[in-house]
Amino acid sequence: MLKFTRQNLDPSNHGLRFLSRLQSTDHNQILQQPFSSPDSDSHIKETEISQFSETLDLKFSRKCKNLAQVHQVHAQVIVNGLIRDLSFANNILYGYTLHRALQSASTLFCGISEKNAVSWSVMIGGYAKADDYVNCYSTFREYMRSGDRLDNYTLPVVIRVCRNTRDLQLGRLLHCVVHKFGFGSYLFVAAVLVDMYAKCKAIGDAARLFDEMPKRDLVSWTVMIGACTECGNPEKALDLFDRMRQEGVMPDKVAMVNVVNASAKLGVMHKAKIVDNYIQKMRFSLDVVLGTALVDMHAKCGSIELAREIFGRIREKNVISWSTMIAAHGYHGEGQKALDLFHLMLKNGILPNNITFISLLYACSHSGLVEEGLNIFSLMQEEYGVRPDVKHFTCVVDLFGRAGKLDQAVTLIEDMDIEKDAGLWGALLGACRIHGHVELAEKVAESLLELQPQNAGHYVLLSNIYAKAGRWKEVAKIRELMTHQRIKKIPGWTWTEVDNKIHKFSVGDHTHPLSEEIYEELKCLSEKLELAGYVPDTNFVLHDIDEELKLGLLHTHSEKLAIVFGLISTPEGTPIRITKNLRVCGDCHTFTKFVSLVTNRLVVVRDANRFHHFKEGACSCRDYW
DNA sequence: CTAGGGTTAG
Repeated sequence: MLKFTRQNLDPSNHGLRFLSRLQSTDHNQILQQPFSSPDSDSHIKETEISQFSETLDLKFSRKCKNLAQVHQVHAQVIVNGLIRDLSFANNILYGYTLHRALQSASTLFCGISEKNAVSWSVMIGGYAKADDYVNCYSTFREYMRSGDRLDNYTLPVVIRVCRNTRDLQLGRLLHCVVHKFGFGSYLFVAAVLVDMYAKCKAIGDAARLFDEMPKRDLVSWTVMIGACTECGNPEKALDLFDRMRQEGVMPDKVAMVNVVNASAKLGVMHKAKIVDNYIQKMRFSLDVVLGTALVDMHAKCGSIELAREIFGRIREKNVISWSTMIAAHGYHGEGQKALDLFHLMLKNGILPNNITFISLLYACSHSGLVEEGLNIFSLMQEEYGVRPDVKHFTCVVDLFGRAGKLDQAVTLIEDMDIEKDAGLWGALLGACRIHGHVELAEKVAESLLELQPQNAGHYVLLSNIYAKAGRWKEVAKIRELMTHQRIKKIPGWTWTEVDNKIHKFSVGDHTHPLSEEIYEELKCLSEKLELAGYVPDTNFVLHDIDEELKLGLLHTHSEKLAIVFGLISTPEGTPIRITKNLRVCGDCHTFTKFVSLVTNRLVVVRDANRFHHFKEGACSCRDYW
């Protein structure tokens, strides 16, 4: 292992220029903190101190239950003249960082004249733990400058900070440092590097590093599984899990949480069941984190019943568990239940956070609970002091928009004093589509396309609004614009989960072996729809299919539902599903009405990763029609 | 004495 010296740390020589980027902090400003007076039950007896001095590896700082005790030990150690022993000083330093007492830690740290690697590592780790990244980086820089040998323990800490701050640039540079001076304890550094790359969305780098690893342990596998999920490839994540087990690595609970998340993102019910069975077979106990992940998985895979059942089994539910369950009810179209759950949560003494309110507002907007949603919006600010961010505003715009109160949505946006993003304008544009508001749509689309000129979905949405109003010239214009700017709409596709198998269809697809039957079934549905008074709206078929095919597709083509759903669904081509028991994924507000007319079975509509359940005659969205 | 992987929204 190379030793860091001033010379080889010269930035121009060794590509360590990043060090000069790091802000320096004045560590000479040492604030002397008086030791707080010990209260009786935090008092540590002198005999215990003398025991500490006999056994240095007692990790006595870990045993301090509160900060006062650390101060107490510190005082006693000074009194006994042991503070000059570096092990004691480091140990107390660690004690301070465990209790986030950075002021005391820093004072002690600066007073240590002969710091060793442990002192540096503990101090840097202390800042990292307390999310004080500026001081963390600047202390790390000091460490490298000090000429002390870089310690195996410190790099993972600093790389982890890069992960948390999503600082890919610095992360890469630290990777260079690692390469230059050796990995030290390889598995630790490699794992955190893979994780850092994944969280910074550099999945290529993460995968390369992972593939090149000469050996992998459980943590390496776990971060890579999480990395795949994070970067939108949950299928790969589940494959990796299988590979990991083939290689004889047994998962623990943390690994399982990652697998559950992958399965949640995949949204395939039979995978969810396999994962759930495995967890039961392995007898992993249900703690809050695993339990909450399972609740989320089952809900996102369409089974709110299983989600609810597991939620009930979580002993110590926290805000996240409650928020997860509230959100689940929201996207299953059970707005009132989401509200009830919220009140139950308050009764249980759990303090809601900003995400809880996003889930609630979402639930209200998707169940047409306008009044309730607005109440939540003000309650959130007045009672809980949560400042609404753009996502809260987006929910409220959606709330107004779906209910046809476009004026109020516009006023809300105009009065906002925070930055507006594409999601916000998108919500308003969606409302324009539902209510056929062309003029407003044009204005909104302008803002939206300025923010995301390459997003085909926005063009399609606007085009559909024109089509609905019969403004064919404008429709053609948009088509032209898209061709001109080489913006392509990814064709919509449909998949269904039948008997644990997934069948995927795209528009006009005849490749499925059961095509005949599928077409027959769709024809049947089509007739029922018409009997129920549904008039197919061919306007929406414009963008992917030629005019001449339009009617044919809607009436005779087996893809009928798939196509209709596909085109009216979220423009980006969010997966749309129709399963045997008619689990449908698409824009619920456009389909719910006729879907629930066709069947008296339960209907689940999935809209941008959320599900909405409906039963005939109990359509919670009927306010919109 | 110090180091890597865990739950909600987006």
